[in-house]
Amino acid sequence: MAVVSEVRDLGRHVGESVTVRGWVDTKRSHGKVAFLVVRDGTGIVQNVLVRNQVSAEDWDAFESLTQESSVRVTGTVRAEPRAPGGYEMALEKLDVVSIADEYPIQPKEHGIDFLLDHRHLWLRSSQQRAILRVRHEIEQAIHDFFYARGFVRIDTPILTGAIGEGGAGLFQTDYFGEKAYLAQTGQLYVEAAAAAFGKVYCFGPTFRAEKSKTRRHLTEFWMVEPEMAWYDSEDNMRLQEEFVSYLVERALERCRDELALLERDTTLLERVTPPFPRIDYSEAIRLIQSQGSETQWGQDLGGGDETIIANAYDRPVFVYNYPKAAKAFYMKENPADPRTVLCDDLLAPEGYGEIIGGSQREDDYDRLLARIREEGLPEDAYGWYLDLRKYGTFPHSGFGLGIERTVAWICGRKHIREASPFPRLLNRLYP
RNA sequence: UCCCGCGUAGCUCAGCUGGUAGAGCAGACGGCUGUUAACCGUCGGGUCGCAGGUUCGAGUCCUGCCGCGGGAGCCA
Repeated sequence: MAVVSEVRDLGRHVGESVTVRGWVDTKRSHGKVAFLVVRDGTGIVQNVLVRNQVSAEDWDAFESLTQESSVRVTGTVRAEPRAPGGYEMALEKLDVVSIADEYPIQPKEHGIDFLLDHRHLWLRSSQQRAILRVRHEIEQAIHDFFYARGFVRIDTPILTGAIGEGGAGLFQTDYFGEKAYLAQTGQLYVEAAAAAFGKVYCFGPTFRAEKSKTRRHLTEFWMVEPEMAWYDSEDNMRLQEEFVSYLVERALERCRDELALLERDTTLLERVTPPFPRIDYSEAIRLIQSQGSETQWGQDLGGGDETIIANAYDRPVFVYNYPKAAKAFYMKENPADPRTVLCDDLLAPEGYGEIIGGSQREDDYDRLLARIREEGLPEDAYGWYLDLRKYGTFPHSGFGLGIERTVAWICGRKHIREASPFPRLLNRLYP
């Protein structure tokens, strides 16, 4: 009885007869010799069938195979430089588990609409697998980073009341007759938890009901949001640059093959080391205006503005201390310039835009209440959040990093939809 | 929501100033002993997104609608 092996371990079985289970990637026949390439999720392996060396049943079974049919193949492993991966199997037994219907995705170019309609099958393609493996590695790296620094992970609610970053963009649902909303952020909850544990983070899906149609937006995306007691805005930015550098380093170390398959220029990623350049908002305005931007002091930066700034540097760049009016209500007023708040956006290179938004939080009860009223937010819903400023208020800061934007940047993909296994886009809820 | 572009075979596309539908891939069949998205030959495959209009005649021109893509706004 042949030993069962995964494709990635075949090098340890040279000379042995092994069984691999997987799906038909491609097949090629030459009359008396044929090649069957099987994919098992850990790699692909070429099986060689020579007509007068396999049974008639196995030869017929080979001929019946279609792309993506599921099979068990048994054969002797040998080193073969002509084979993908360096090893191939001399087929001894072909066990067909299921013949696949005509497979819609071919090894050729397809349109994005077609591919997204077939996302459940598109996941099997090599580039899509590479992107999702990078995502997996980055998610693991996030947990490792915070675990090593003593952060406690706090799982924040997805069903919430009328509370979030600000008025618009909430998905509404029914909660036993009461209006409920899908969470836009876990931040307000991790602020509460920071007073319990000091350093905490949440990691999970967030929802924005904005009808955005750009390469940087999804209606459902994942975010990691650390929150640190006693950190000021400076401490916050230092943590962010260490964090992002660590994520990039992990991808470079452990996803070499995936980044190569995606043809990512990794020299651009190797430069991502601390410290990151920092410019304050007013400098940023001067920079973009000198490059022809129409944006005036007081307005938030547009996508084109962000690209101008990012292109001026060879690694991610912080833009800090934006005008109050352009930012969320919970950000702390800058004592040195009350027109602005203590916050930062981290812009990724190569036009990938904002991957982090962070700030020191307003810890003064009266100023926070005034800001909630100015924004016209439902005061009742924020009662518990205001409580945090009544019972031992404390300086604290935090940030949110978008997973899909980060993965798209590290993988060098133009659109973030490929960084999500099943992306939720405007008008696209299936599959 | 606004601006721009696209919609032709299962897929990717071509189709000129309007004249009656094409290719490659995929599929079926046949050939081939080392392929790498193999190759060669044969065959089947169409409500040209939908509705209306102009015209002797519309895939082609016009209007509306639907779908998709790119961008803006908003943000991560």
